[in-house]
Amino acid sequence: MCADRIRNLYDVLHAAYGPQEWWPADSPFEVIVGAILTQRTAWRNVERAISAMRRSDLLSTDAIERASKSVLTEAIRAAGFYTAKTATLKGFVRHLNEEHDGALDRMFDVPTDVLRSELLALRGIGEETADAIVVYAAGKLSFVVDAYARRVLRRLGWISGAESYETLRRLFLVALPQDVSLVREYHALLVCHGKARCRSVPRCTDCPLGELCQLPRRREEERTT
DNA sequence: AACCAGGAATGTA
DNA sequence: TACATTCATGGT
Repeated sequence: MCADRIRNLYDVLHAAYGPQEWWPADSPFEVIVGAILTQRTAWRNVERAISAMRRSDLLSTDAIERASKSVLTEAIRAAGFYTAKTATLKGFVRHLNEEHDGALDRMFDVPTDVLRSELLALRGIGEETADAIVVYAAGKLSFVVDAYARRVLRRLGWISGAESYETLRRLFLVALPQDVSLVREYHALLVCHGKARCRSVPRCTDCPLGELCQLPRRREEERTT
């Protein structure tokens, strides 16, 4: 895997889709809530859950700490896996209060790898969620490797798809300039591309990746010139 | 009406 | 390490 391809792919995606300006949230804490709620869940349903939380005034560390499990569970219901996600949210807030005086700024004020492993130690927060928090909430350098990233690279024929999360994370990190806004955009663009077009394998018409795209194109079917 | 969505934890071999 | 299961709602 050469690094130029990774960099070139960014340029192509950026040219095709433009800036995505992720993460869609009003505050770092809301990024964390969204990152937890979006685990194996369509973003549309996460928006509903966050709206319900906002309506019930549950979008703060204190409110989550105080709220009963059943109240919080009911608010985030639309996001699915609500029992587990309630425990994750409460667990995160408890950790933040006990270890960092309830201040995200203090929690984030450590080297990136320290923050990352601290997050990984929390129940309900795995690698992708930890990296989403590191990159989009803390503003530190890492890379969010999700299903879309793996899928896109596999379809380009650049990886087998069986690589570990860490392998792919390093792949992006070594290839790219150490620029947080770039890794933010890159992840967002991979999601955008995967969502907008190349989702299921045999249908890629007019792919923005152009010659890069290895997917079988559907034949010209009456392209009304 | 099956299938999937911006995963993670646990268990097994 | 690698794979299977479970958690669960809502859109296509």
